[in-house]
Amino acid sequence: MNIKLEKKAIKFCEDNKHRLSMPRLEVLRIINASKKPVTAYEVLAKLGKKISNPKPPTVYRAIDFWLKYNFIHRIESLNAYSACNANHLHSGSQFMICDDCGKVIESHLCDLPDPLEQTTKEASFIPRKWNLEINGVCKNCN
Amino acid sequence: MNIKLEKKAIKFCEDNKHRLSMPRLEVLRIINASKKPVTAYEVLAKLGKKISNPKPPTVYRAIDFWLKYNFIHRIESLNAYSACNANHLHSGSQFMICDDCGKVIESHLCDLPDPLEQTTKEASFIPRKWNLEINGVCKNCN
DNA sequence: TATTATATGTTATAATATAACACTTTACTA
DNA sequence: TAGTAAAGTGTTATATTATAACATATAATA
Repeated sequence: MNIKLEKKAIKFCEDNKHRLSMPRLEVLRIINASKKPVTAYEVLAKLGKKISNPKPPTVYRAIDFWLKYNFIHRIESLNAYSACNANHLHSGSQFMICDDCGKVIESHLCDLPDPLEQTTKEASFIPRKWNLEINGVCKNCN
Repeated sequence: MNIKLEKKAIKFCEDNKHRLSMPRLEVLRIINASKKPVTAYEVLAKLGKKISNPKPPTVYRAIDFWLKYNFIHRIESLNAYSACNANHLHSGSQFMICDDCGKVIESHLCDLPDPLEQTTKEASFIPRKWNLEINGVCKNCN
């Protein structure tokens, strides 16, 4: 899935002088390779096949790194992570989560839709980022 | 905060033949009394002042009960719970979370805003419920 | 090459949540 | 109204998710 993400990551690290260490690279690969969001401990288990006896902090550090730079997203309601397939940075995410098969489809709006924007304005609230998780049933499952 | 919620809860339990037990009542009171979302273990600590030596399952059961019937909501990104101040049942929630002071403002749309509705249609995804969490800075903090 | 910043390895533990089973209370019914 | 089923609680133990703290390693740069 999305082989380009790794190239993008390599370039990103070079350009920004971040180190593309083994844990970082392998964690990104694992998340990117999964069709469904994966939990940190699932990543840990898979990482164990690539590097020797990794510990939770190793995984969480790599996850935090990729989260920070928007290469992956966290699905809050699942405590799980999935690769971002957008080509642009976005401060908001939306996920459609199938309650049947567990598949998660990401879509991206660049801005908060108007009725929501409106709500924040009424409350004088300044949005920085947002996350929308929609549960339901996907195409294949209904 | 919102003293009516307890009355509503009493009526709801009577009408639907659910038992309004001590743990349930006190847990709802604790969450309802808090200005900010509270974690399960914060509820547990407070519950300890009302009933003798409660354990996590006691709290989680009560929380699950009120969640199920929409008396409270879970703020996913905080692992915390807050009372619902809507007068109607709603399948979608929105929260504005102040990163400065931690305050959470709930608003409610009854329907998914159009651009989002559109997205689900394109994916042939049937939404059942949704949760939007917006991080930013509130009125008092900016 | 010495220094600094960035990142990792490792141990331990914190924070969040649930499984399992015995017991109690309430509601229903025969 | 006793018997039974359903709903709910008490308790112990443990699973799952996440981070603190500190020593060590690596890379960049002065």
